[in-house]
Amino acid sequence: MATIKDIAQLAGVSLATVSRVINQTGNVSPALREQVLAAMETLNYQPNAPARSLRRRETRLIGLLIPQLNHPFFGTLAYAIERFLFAEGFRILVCSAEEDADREVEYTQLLTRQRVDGAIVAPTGLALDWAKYFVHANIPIVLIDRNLPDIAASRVMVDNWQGGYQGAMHLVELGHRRVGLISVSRHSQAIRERLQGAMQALHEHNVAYEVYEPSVETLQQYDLGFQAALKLLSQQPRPSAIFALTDVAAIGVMHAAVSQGLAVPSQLSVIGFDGIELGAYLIPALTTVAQPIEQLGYKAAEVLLRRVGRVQAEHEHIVLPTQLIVRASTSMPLLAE
Amino acid sequence: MATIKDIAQLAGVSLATVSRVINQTGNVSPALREQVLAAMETLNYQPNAPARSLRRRETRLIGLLIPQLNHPFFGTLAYAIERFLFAEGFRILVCSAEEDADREVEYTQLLTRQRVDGAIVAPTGLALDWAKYFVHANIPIVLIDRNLPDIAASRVMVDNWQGGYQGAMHLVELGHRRVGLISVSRHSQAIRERLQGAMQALHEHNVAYEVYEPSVETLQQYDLGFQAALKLLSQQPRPSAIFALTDVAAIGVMHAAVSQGLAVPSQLSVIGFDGIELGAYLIPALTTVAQPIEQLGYKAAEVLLRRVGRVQAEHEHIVLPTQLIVRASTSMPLLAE
DNA sequence: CTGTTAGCGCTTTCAA
DNA sequence: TTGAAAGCGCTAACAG
Repeated sequence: MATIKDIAQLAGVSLATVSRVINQTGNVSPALREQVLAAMETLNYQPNAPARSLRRRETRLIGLLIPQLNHPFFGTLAYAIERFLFAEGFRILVCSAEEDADREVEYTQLLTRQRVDGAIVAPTGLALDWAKYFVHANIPIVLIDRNLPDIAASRVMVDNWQGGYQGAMHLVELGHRRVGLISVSRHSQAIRERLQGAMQALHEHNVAYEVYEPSVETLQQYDLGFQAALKLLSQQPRPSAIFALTDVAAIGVMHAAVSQGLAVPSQLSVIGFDGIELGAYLIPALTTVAQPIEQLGYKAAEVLLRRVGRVQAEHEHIVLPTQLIVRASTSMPLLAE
Repeated sequence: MATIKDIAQLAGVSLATVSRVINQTGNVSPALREQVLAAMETLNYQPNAPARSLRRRETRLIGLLIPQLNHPFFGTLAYAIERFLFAEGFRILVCSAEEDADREVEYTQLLTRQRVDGAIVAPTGLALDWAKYFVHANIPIVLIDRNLPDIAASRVMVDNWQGGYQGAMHLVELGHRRVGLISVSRHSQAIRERLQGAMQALHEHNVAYEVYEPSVETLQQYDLGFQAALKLLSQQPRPSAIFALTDVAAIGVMHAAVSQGLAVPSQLSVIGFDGIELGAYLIPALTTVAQPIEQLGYKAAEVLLRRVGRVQAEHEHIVLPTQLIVRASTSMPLLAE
């Protein structure tokens, strides 16, 4: 591939001049500029990014560390972040850590070696080993969807407690008196807050509830929702509504209901959390407490860029509201007690 | 951040020696090796990837150019590719070109500037402008899910014609005599082949069919499926089954059926194509012609790596079979004609 | 306005 | 087995 040197030779100018026209820095006479541009054209020149990064001490690369690219929530998030950053001239390096602490560390090292200008991270929340690498490399990070108080970083998240409260209140207002709650993780701070909010709402209105919590952590939220629902529905009397703390788990619940011959929503109301696109596609469409996923992504990217290159900007802590989206999977309970 | 020079100083050796222990190349006496390792430890050393790339003329970065990260098919594909390449010591740079030819070109330039060692590309199929950048930069590419005969590259794809045939045969065997076919693109080679295969099967068995093709290209396959189904269902006599050439479009069809008061599958059978995870989550679960998405990803990554670094290896052309997955959305037609 | 030059951090001959 | 030194492609002083 052609280098700046080839261009200089062909255009009959110095390296510096070529560099100036490429970067539009300094003044170059129109005549020389034209020559250089022409040379670049004929040689099909593309600047060498690694060389530039080495010299400028910036890569215009941003790391994105998430559990899985595959997941509807994180996929949408990644897409939003990528679009925003691309427009700003940054590229993203995607890392799916699969909630595995070892992979998190490996990926973090990778990103620091790559000298990314910043990183957006949605970590497991368990081990915090990875964080020190970023700190040591002085790479700014923003945490998304996770609140880890021990880490000095900007944060962008949703008001999970409020969302939990909101979702539960929807069921209360519909008249449900017996509700099942499905947590998907004991470790996730976000999930715990949702659960707290939901329990608070139910408690305030004297609604009976049962909580299902997984004994081991898993990425298989669908299966988890399915199993949890089976368990909750075997109780006597059985709940007339189930609030699953992620949409994917809620979908598992709906299938469990079908497998038990229960119609949704007439015999069992189901509500989820996240607002993934897929929820709207279900039949019946899923009622959910929606996170503004794209906005989370944009905000995170925006907040991060504000810190990139700055010596020591303030950490920002942004909390976005959730929104209750009532669709077809919830209704009044069949029988009033 | 610490550099190799700092390590050398602290360990009291030369730069070359440090480099040798980092890369495990050449022989270093155990004593010195220990000193170096210790120095690296205390300084928290992480090699500078851009510098290394500059020198070695390889980046261990692979570009992935897809329509959208968000889409269930491409998200799963990207995830599979990322996992495979990570294990092989490569990182991926994700680019969602949104089926926009200009963005494809922009992203391609970006990837060549980044000096990626290779790229996996699922292009729109319309404009081929982007390809020349890779060619000129001598960057090996593998085309996934698209067969562009004009481009010299390896290819990994599914037998789309066969898949179309297979899906249509399923409907034929169930006894349907009047079928709607929904294409989602006039330009995509893959979609056209599916359509041909399906038409062939129906033709061979004297089944009447009507084809819906979009007048303009769109990414909104759900909406497209919905509208197309409305159109097809307004015919007299109406089809007893609809074969949508992507799963997302098929989901739109199911919703259209519901909106018309038609039960799936008793009054309308619906079959899709792709085998996205979400199809299994629907109620009723979607019958589909599944692509082995993860395998496509692994194969593509594998084929690409086989070409990375090689001067002029053969282009490979891999075709994987589709698999009919019969679920709940198809059944025999209600009334025999 | 233009050119010369010194590195950025690393790998890799080539000598010792 | 070890070290000195050149150079990957580019940018940014510094001179002129």
